[in-house]
Amino acid sequence: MAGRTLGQVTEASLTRTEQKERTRRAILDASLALSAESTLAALSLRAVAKEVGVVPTAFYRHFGSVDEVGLALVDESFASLRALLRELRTGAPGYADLIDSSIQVLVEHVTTHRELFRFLVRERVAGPPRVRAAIGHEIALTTRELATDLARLPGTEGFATDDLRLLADLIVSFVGTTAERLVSEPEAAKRIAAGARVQLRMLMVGAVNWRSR
Amino acid sequence: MAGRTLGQVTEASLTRTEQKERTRRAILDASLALSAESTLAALSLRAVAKEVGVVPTAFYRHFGSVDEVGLALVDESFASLRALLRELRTGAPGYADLIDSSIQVLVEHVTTHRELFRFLVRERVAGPPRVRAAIGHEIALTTRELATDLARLPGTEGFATDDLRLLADLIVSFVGTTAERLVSEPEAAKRIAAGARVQLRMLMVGAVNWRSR
DNA sequence: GAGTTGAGTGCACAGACGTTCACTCAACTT
DNA sequence: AAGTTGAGTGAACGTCTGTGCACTCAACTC
Repeated sequence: MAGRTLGQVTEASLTRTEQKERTRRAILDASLALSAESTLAALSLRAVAKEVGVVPTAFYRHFGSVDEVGLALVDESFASLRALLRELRTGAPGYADLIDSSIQVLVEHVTTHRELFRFLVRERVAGPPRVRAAIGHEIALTTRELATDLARLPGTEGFATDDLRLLADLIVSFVGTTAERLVSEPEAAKRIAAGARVQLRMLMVGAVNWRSR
Repeated sequence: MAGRTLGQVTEASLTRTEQKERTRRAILDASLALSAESTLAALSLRAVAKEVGVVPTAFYRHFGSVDEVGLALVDESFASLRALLRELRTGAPGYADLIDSSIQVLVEHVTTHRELFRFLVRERVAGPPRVRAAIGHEIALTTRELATDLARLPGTEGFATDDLRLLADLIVSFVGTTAERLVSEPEAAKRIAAGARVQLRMLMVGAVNWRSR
């Protein structure tokens, strides 16, 4: 009630933790947006602060360095990615159109979280060591999960566990490449999706004919 | 003959153009080495100059900006890559062990040009726009070349040109992913190569069974 | 041998950078 | 009502950045 002095620029009279969380979010969003101009490594703390509308030193109340912002963004990205996988797993295990629906879900997710995916694709290979490691670790986990999923699918009976891991790895890599493409030319999403459907089919044909040749 | 005063630090009495080329090389090498610490975008002209052992302004005698160094490095990288492809094409077109020899040639090239490949892998997604575009263009060219190569291979008779392009694309992506891995953990080259051989085989099994299903 | 050229120098600049520190003052606790 | 807490402030620091400009002096041309 004593509020309304608009001492803080963002709205009036918020609880302390609400306001803190709001600034934290603003830092994450600003970092995501600004790093798209080049790289997280080339992103300056001061530029983030300016974008957020806060003095540079205020940054330290939320993160110890730009790298830490990167790690937080990785967590957010993979929360979104796990949601994608859950959606795919629970989605009706229809016959062969699992491929089509998988690609469709992928396209949708990349489209709605374009900035996060762009961030992941970029920082996976170009990020600061800790960020790179975090992304690599999450991808490794996802690959393992996919391998156990694949084991439950018909057509993989004759697979040794090693080969199952390699197949999962191949699929994850392919999905990564496709996401990469969707991110870099969003206007071509239709064409990319069409190509990806064919390619994933080629790949799966190889998989089911693998042990049986 | 009037030389030997060692006016320039690097050796004595070189022709003007020799000396210039030598400095240019040093700039390229230093940029490649230093950019590995993070990114080309985060590389400073002054750091390069210091590494080369030259005053910052001397840089401008050779390149207009760090981006231009990047473009020159892209040219060099793809010169090396085309050499790889030529080696593969002329290499005895043995039956199925074309896969094994391809992977072997890939491993060798990535190993001997690790820094260049690391640069390509990184800047392809994280580089300055012009550098990214240059790399993307070269990869597109390579994919087209591979598609025409594939057309000459037995087993691709029933392929529509579209599908041939998609297959080539799939293979190029796979090779890229493999190169990426070789670059990031060189000590695991043996394991990576073994996995890649199996994966490429899976992929090709899918290809030959593609139209015939 | 005299004159031109151009790679590399050295200084100077204005601006951006990360980090420090003592501070304010509104939201909280008691 | 009085006291504590902590997100955000603002000035200051030393260092690094890209770039401009006038320069040297060895390799070149004629």
